[in-house]
This record gives sequence, structure tokens and C-alpha cells, in this order.
Amino acid sequence: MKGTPVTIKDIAKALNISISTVSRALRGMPEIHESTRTAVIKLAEELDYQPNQLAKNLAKSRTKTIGVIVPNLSYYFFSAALNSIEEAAMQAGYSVMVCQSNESYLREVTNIQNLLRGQVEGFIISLARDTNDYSHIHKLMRKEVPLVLFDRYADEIEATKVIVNNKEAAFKATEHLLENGCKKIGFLAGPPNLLISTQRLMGYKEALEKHGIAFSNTNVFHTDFTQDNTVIKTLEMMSTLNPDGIVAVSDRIAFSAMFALKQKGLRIPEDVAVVSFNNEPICTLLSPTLSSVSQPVQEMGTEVVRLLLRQIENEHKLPVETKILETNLIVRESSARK
Amino acid sequence: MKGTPVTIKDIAKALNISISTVSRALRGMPEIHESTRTAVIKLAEELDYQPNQLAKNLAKSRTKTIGVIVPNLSYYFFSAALNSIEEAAMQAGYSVMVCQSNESYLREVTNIQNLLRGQVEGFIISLARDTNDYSHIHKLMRKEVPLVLFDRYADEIEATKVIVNNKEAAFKATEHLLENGCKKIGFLAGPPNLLISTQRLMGYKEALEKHGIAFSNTNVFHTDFTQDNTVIKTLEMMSTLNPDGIVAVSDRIAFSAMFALKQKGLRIPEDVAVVSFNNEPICTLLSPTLSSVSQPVQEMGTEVVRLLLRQIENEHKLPVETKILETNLIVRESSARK
DNA sequence: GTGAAAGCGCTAACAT
DNA sequence: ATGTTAGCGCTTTCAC
Repeated sequence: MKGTPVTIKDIAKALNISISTVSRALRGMPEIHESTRTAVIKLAEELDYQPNQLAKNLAKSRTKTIGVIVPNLSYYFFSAALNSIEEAAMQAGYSVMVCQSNESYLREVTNIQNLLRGQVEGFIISLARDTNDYSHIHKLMRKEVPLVLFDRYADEIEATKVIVNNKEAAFKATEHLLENGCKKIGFLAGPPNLLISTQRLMGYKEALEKHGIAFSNTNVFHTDFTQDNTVIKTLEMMSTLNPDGIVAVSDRIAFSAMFALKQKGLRIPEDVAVVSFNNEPICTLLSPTLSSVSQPVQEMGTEVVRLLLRQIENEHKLPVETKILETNLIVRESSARK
Repeated sequence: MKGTPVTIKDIAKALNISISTVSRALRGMPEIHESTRTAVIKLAEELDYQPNQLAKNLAKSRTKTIGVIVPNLSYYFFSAALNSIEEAAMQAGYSVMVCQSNESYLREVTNIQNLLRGQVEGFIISLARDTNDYSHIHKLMRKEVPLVLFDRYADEIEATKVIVNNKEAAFKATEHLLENGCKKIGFLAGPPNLLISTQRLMGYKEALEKHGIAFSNTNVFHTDFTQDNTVIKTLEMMSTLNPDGIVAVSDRIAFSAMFALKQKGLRIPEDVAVVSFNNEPICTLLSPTLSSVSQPVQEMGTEVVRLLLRQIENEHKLPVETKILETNLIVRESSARK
């Protein structure tokens, strides 16, 4: 389609020098004479020479590309993280190939395969909701492909990861509700296999116990993250538990829960206080505005890239590392009962 | 990092045949003898042979990769579109490299440069909010790089595009408000240079005129898509126009507007009816639920990929094409005054 | 400081 | 049906 892709060969011919000299000049190698270098660079610009990355990559057997797989970019958390990942990667001269697993295990597996044959040098992965089997990840690790997990990980996977202190965050959130006078707090969880969900559940449990309230599994309702299912689970919770407070494992879940509460004619926070996770920008626009635990998305992105590039650019296998970042509870109207 | 990348050479040597035979066998060329083919494939699997895409690409000078640049993946519209783009591309054996311009002109330009050197074979672009200058796009077109614009385009760019009938959609939305008894309808627009915004404005204008209401520029307020700015503009609109209906150019803008209205103690839709564009899933969870124009995102994604691949896979330059898809107004509580 | 030549892993004529 | 030979565009020894 293009007109005439200019190559170093063309430049060499035009200047009557060898292609290796051109190559060296273009890459700024010190041994090249000043005059030839300037001549080469000048001509290259005139001809609008674009190095063929493919050839470069093949010659150096490097692609300078990393693969990113996230559940869904329509979640604010992931698109924000991707933003920061892209930025950090670009700064380091890497490109990013992103795939969405769409919360599907199968798609996660095919994504990995595709990216692998696309010759990415490493992976940044946040596991899909439906991923219970980790053989695809383990296979990656056996091949010693550089890998960093973030946010959605699994204990069975001994890989480097960047996560937040989910338990502590949920503890803070739950305690906040307790301190605001809630006595019966329900927990809207995600799928039972999702670690971030169960960890947050642990924090919830600990907060209750610290405040002398017995934890009961019947107060925990597992959603699959979809709107409809969450509404159903919330209504179930209303009829069986009738809580005066809800900790939701994500903002999206809280949105649906608040919708269900309003449908039932319940006031937030007077009848039911709500707090959740992710601090999506829209939290400030809801009525009532939604209290939420904010995660250091930007820092997570930067950190994830840093840890991945360390692996990629190191000769030998690096020890597994777990970076835990801190969260921050943002209190808004949905939980302000005092 | 990996142990030993197996190549066709290794397979050839082990089987005592030539590498071209291996290559042909692996690619299922018909002229290869059944027995040798099976032997090759068997050994390839045993050795877990992975073709080096880089070498393949260089040899065929094709990357089978397309570049996608969108303003921001945290907008539902774009992440949904990306989903469908990814899917369609994958089906056709292509990979996708995505970049977010973050609504910034500069980032859009660097994104194009990066993707270009990443050797993408074509571009799918939705312009950034801040893009007023189109020289980077024109440069692409001069190089005859396959390109399809979608959603956010510009009249000055004579490229193939996939869009919706924005004017008509806005006409429907505005007329809907009029039919619901609104007399003073304000328009919350995006930046004046954004075509989708001005087109929707046209539809708004036509609907007013059809119903015998004079259009006035003072009823149009331009936002920059940020929450804060939109709240400010809405408040301005309230004090200068005091409308009984608002057409917002996107759901995100409507969210902020509704927030501002509620702050002012106004009821939706009784005092002010609201309708917007994009039909984000969260529209059904707001109170009141938000009436919105839904766009055929999925179809747009498929179509965009189809048009791009046609360009990529065609020898000669194809004529510019504009595909206009239809929208659908979804009426919900925010505009139901009757 | 520059050039010649080999090679990255694969495909694609052109032979046989 | 299979092998031989050139590349693809670049990097990188190894000479000079």
C-alpha cells in the first residue's frame, strides 16, 4: 500500500557508503565520523526514513512489546490502570498489546496464546472472574516468560504481583460503618474464587469481630458482577437479613445495590449505609454520593511495569516479589449517618 | 529468558529433510507427502515448536496487526467498541494494538508514531477532544496507510468512516422531550470542534424549529467533558435559561448535569427532563433511570474492522466510504413526564 | 572510521 | 514431493 519504504540500503547507496555505516550512524555509535553521521541523518530525514522494526526485532530477537490482559476495560479501575501502564511502558520504549478476557477463562487462554505468538516479551495479567484453573499461567511460568499479576491474582500462582491490602481496606470500610452506628452489615461479594473478594470478606469479618459482632456466612451474598444478578442478591439480602449497612466489593456492585435499595423505598444512608471499592469518578455524582475505597491505580500501573521490565531486562530469573500498596477510604454521603 | 526456541531448522535437521519441506508441511501445503507431514507435525508438537512470528512477518513483510486509537477506554462506548473490534480482528487473524489518546492531541500524534514503527498495517481512530489540527491524519493518508475513523471524525478528513446519524438521533431525542411537554430545552454540548457534538446540536435545532420554537445559541452550553466543568455549565444554564428539559451530548455529561440539578433541588423529570447519548449500562441504575440514545457499538466495531481489512488486503487504493448506522432512543424515567 | 559478510527464522521462487 | 537458493531489513562480528 505504501509508496516506497526507504531502507538503510537506499541511504547507503545514495551516499555511496556501506549499509553497516548507515546503521551505525543512525544508532549514534561513537566510532562514526561526524561528517558521515550528519550526512546520513540528514538524508534519512529528507527521505523520511522509518526503520523497519520487524527487521530490527528479528536481528536482535527482541520485540519491545508487553502483553496486558485484563478482565474488562469498561471497569474504571482497569482502564485507569492501563493508562498508567501504557504511559510507563512508552517511557521505557516498550509497546503494549492489550486484550480483554471479558471475565472468561477461555478467552484469557486464547489471549495468552495470541500474544505469545505476537512475540510479547512479558505479561501483565489480572485474572478473569471465571478463571479457576491456573495451568495456563503455570505453563507461562515454566517457560520462564516474564510475568506480573496485579489486582486479581491467586495464591496458587507464585508470581510477582502488585496488589493492595484488600483485607485491611475492607476492615477500614466495615469499621467505618460500625462507627456510624450500623449493627447489621451485609457483605456483597464477588464470585467465591476471586481472591480480592474473599480477602475483602476477611477484613469485613475481622472488623465485625473486633466490635463484638458475630460473623455469619448467611450475611454474605455472592454476585457474579452483573447488574441483574447483583440486584437479585441485594433483594435477597434485604429479605433475609434486612441490613442497616452494606459493604460491596466493588462500586459497580454498589451501584446495583443502591438501585435495589431505592426500589424498595429504603433511604441511603439513613436506612442502609453503603460503602464499596474502587472509587470510580461517578461515585461523586450519585445521589447519595458513594463512599468508596480508592486504590492507587496509577502507582499500581507504574509498579507493575517496573517489575515486569526488571524481569525482562535481567539475564537470570529474579525472585518472586509481592508489592502491596495502600488504599484510602473516601467517606461520602452513602455512609454518613452521623 | 526462554530455554531453547525450537526453529524449523531444528526440526529439519532431526528429520533429515530440508527446512522448506518443514515450512511447507507446517503450513499445510498440499504438495507435501502425507507421511512427511505427519512426521513433521508430530515432532513439532513434541518439541513444542512455536513459529517465530517476527521472522514470518519479515519474510512476508506483513504484521497482521492493526492499531486502534481511542480517546479514553473508561468511556463505555469505546471499551465496548474495542471489544467488538478485538473480536472481529481476532477472527480474521489479526492482532490489535490499542492506545488511548486521553483526549490529547499530542498523545494522539505520538500514539500514531509509535504504532507506525510497531508496523501496524492500518489504523482505526476516533479523534481526541483536543484534536483541531489534522495534519497527522493527512500525513497518514498521504502515505496511503489504511485508515478508518469511527464516531469522532472530522469533515476535513476524507477517509473511510463508520458513524451514526448524529443529527437524526438528536432530533429524535429533542422531539421526544418536546412531545413530553418540554418548552425550554437546553443543550449541553461538548467542545465546539467536535463534530459529533455539533451534529447533535443540529438535530436539536431542527427539532425545535419543526415544533415552532426558535433556536438560540444562548441555550447551548459547551462542556469539556470533565465532571467539574459540566456541573458549572449546568448551573449556568439553570440560572440563565432555567430549562424544563436538557439534551446532553453524552451520558457522562448527563450524569454531571443530573447531579447539578439535584443539588439545586430540582426534580427529574418533573422540573427538568433529561435525555442523552450512549446508553451506558449504568443508565438503568440511576435514579431516575436515564433516557439515552443507544448506538450500535458492536456493529460499529465489526464494520470498522471489515472496512479496514478491505483496505489492507486490497492491492490498490479503495474509494473512501462512509457507513452510517442507525441509533435507537431508549426512553426511561428521566424524560417520562406523561 | 568503514566495509564485507554472516545471520536472525522464515517464505518463496526456481529447480529437480 | 522435496531441496536449493535468495531474500525480508537490520545488527553484528571480524577485518582492514
